[in-house]
Amino acid sequence: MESQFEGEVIRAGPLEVWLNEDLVLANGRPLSLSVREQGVLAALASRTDRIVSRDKLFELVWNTPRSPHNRSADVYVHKLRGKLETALPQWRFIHTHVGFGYRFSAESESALTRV
Amino acid sequence: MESQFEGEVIRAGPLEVWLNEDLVLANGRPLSLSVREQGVLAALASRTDRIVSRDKLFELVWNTPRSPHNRSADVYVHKLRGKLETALPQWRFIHTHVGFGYRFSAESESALTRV
DNA sequence: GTTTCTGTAAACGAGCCGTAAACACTCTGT
DNA sequence: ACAGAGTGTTTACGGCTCGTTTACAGAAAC
Repeated sequence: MESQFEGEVIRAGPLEVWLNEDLVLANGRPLSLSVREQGVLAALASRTDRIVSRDKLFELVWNTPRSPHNRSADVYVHKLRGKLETALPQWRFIHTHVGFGYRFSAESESALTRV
Repeated sequence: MESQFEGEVIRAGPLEVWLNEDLVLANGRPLSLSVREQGVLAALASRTDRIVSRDKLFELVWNTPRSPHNRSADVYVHKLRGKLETALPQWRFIHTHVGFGYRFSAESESALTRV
């Protein structure tokens, strides 16, 4: 099953998410993501700057309602953060909104923007 | 201006894949590939930097749908890797994306480009 | 403080993938 | 025809990755 949006690419700083190629590039280099990692990243990135609840995120990736105490999405957010941190140490992409969910936004952490 | 089909040559590092000549050159020297090996390499190389699923790869080379547990494409990827490794030890061309398929990209393995 | 939420690590199966090997088939040369 | 080499295909085994669940500690909310 293919996306209806052929060739759609989400660019966020040095990150490119190719939605229908199952490919993610960091500074032009492909990231090695698993199926689930790719799914979670695509779900969040395709809703850039919006808060996605756990329930919504789970439905988008697993295509089934999230059961009450399922933490799988959190686990994959954690795995993704690790790989993105390794590839792009000066950037943060997945932000937590306590009580609400996660938000995808590319934010750099250069010394110039530090307090 | 290059045609998309006739006489197309794909260059990837020190490798040249002549799509309609059934010829592959490594540092200018011809590689000795079988018909199937050539087919798999051409299918992957003509989609450089994109992930090709097993199903798609099989259809491109065998011109018939892949049956559920057919691993032939994997076997030829393995054979190709062997010959490419012998000819160009410092390069990697065929990359595995677990759960997705294979991707053709020339990547050198010098100490300077280590991840 | 207490309670709820989130980060993180670990463990367990299940399934994927690399690899070798066996087998049949087609050539080629003798 | 025969033997041998090269090729295409299938299959099996084992290692390793991945998906999922669970537990616990730390952080945040109240």
